[in-house]
Amino acid sequence: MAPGYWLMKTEPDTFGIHDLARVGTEPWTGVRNYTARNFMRDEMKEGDLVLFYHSSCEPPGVAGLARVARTGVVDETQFEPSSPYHDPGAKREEPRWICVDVAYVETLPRLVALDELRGNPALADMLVLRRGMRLSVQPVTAADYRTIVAMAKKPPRSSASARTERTAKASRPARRPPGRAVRTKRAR
DNA sequence: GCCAACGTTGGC
DNA sequence: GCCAACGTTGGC
Repeated sequence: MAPGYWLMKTEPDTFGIHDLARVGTEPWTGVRNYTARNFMRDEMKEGDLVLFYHSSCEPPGVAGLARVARTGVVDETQFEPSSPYHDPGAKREEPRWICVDVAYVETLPRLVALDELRGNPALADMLVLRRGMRLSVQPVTAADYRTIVAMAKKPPRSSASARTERTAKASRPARRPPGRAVRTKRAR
């Protein structure tokens, strides 16, 4: 069966591609979003390939490749009162948070930065490029996966084109489309 | 079942 | 540190 393709986000300060390289395999605990969980629990298959994405860092981007090594893994942190991921509502006999084991495949020759993903028209439909997309586990197409791997094996675009992009970015429209209701500020 | 409040994500 | 976006919670 053909593998599926995914993008998984992680903060490199907490657990990056070098940590994965060191440990080899890691249970992907701590995901507390139902959509992300459902992808891991219901859609991922052993052997699926993963773009390992560094977020909340400078620059964010795809840093490496990984593979789904095992599915149906119970996220033990849900039962650990001392864990930030503790879920008081989770029961042993009916675990709420199921994840996968992620295995190291390779560190890409260079990080393919978010800016660069944005700059490649072939990747225009990638979920991770959508405004407000916070999902930490998301599907990608085989074509996008291959495109990004190929990008990593070529030199980055020149700093001149990066400059052009920054200029374009500076003049991009405000994030909120005009005419859209502004959310009331909540009292703190 | 609605929806305001609130907490979190994550690029900037 | 800011704040848009969005998921969850809980009063009704």
